[in-house]
Amino acid sequence: MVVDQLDDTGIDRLFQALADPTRRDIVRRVTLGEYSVSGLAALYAMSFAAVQKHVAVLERASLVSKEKRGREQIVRGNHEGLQSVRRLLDEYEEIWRQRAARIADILAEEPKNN
Amino acid sequence: MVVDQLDDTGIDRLFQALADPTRRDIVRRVTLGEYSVSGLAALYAMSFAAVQKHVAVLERASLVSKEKRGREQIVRGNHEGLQSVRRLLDEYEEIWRQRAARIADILAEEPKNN
DNA sequence: CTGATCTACAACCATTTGGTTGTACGTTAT
DNA sequence: ATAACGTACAACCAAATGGTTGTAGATCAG
Repeated sequence: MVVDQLDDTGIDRLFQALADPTRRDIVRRVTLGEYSVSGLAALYAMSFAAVQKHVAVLERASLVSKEKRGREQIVRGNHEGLQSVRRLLDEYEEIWRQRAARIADILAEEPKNN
Repeated sequence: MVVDQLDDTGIDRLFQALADPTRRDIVRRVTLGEYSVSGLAALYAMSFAAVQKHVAVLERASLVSKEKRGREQIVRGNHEGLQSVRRLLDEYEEIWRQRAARIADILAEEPKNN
């Protein structure tokens, strides 16, 4: 997924990926340390396959990346993905800023007919 | 929903709510101007009920609020909700910062036995 | 009063999601 | 070589999601 110039589908995937507590926890973990998929699976009360699916969702969303090492698959955090989400949120904050500015303009407007 | 002190369910709702392009568009619109539910519904190629559901999802996530005015229900953006998401993202960025600091520490560590 | 408008909500449907178990295959260790 | 480990993937299931239509209650306009 291209993380700059995000299309709707990419944005959907990013937010969707973060809308699950297990996946958010995985993101935290793999940001601070290295984990294999089975290393991650050991942390949660669910099957290996379930964790594997969560990692796949995060990977499609560009929030983590996998790298094969021997028979293991090492999962690492992908900072670009997170930055994309952050930039998106910044855009929404910017819209609020515009709104505040617009309201200020209206209040500062020269009263003409009253 | 309490927007400070967010529990997992609240966070889930926030990200889930933002994981749909129609809902993201609604958030933008109602931030800049006032819209009734049917006013919003007129903007999209889907039924009134569908838009009503989208607004309900955003409301549960604390991203918008409704206010009854006559027979209309006015939808407005709720800045607190957005700020919650932003704070969450900031936490993840902070984790990355910690990671970077930790790596820097390791590199700066006094070599003792080589 | 009557009709049009706005909203709410239930019932239904197809698809997606988050989980399971089972099977197969490459890699490591004994 | 064989067993154990790590992964991938298919098939299945229940619940949630995103949409529909239909019905009903308020409110506003003529």
